[in-house]
Amino acid sequence: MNAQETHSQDVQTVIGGFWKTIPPLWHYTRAAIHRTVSEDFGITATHYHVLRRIKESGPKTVSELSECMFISRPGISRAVDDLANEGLIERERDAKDRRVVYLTASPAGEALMEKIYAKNNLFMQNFFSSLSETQLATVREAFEIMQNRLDQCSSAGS
Amino acid sequence: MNAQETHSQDVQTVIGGFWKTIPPLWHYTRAAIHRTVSEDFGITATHYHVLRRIKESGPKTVSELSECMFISRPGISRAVDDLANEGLIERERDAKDRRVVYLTASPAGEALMEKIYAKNNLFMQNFFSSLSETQLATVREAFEIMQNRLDQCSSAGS
DNA sequence: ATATAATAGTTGCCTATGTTAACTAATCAA
DNA sequence: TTGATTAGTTAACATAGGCAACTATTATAT
Repeated sequence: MNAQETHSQDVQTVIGGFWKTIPPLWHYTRAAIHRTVSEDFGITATHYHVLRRIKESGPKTVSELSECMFISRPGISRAVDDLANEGLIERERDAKDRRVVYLTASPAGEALMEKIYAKNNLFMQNFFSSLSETQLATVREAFEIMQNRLDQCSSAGS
Repeated sequence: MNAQETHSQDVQTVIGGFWKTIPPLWHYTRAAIHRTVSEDFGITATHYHVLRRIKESGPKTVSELSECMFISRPGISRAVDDLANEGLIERERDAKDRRVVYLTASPAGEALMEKIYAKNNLFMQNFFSSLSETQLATVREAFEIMQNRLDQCSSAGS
């Protein structure tokens, strides 16, 4: 088997692993967030994601969020609207390009995130903390690799 | 910093990576399946997942699927019912425990999966094939680690 | 300069997806 | 035999998220 065949073989293996891992992992964690976040804080999992993004990477627009989260603009727009109505984020129009609206977490939003962190991290910690140092390193690297690949996809629009 | 602190630090890093990677990755790939599968083959992404599981790991029950996919039994039950109505899977009652129903892919289901593979793999290949051998190995290992962790979760019922 | 196209965001409408609670049927345990 | 469990289904409901169509603003082309 030459190098190219090996590579293509490995790609197939990874794809198989993807299907067995990612969807269940997603459903598993999503259900957990839903319980934690929805019951105790009255916002949905999507709201949580959006708020998290905004809090972590500073002022964002609906379009930017849509791109990096791979959720349609209307989907983000709605979530953002709800969050703004709850007073968890603030909107501010760009002075130069008045189509653009920048989103930042309000003090209330920041505070809420802290509280959710505290609760939700327990669950995530429970999942990851049984892994060894080596395993954690592998997982962390894999996340970085896939993140970079995703960034390419969103910037390429494909 | 002692070993325990390091470990707990690394867990936090991985959790951060998780949020930045998994939800977008999920939405990205899910949208792609949805386009591919729904448009051309008339089944939904959930149907595809269920059918895929059944085809890959042999006869399954609704409960088993529910456990390993982390989707509620009613959710699976519906998808299974649709697939059976489409003639894509076959149901067979256990002779000894007549509550249990085993699910297998029908010839039509197998054939459909082959077709979907061919189309959908193009998309997944496009995503993963730009990675180097080393990166693929890392991702594959990470998938295995998380899969094992998930298996513990489903068997523990937590 | 003005008509046309593109972009940011929003809204209406629709389907997919999944959840909990309540139910049937079969089996197990006391 | 009676009560508790388990497999699967059904019903009712929530909501997430997509596409298409709209407004407002900016960019481009003629």
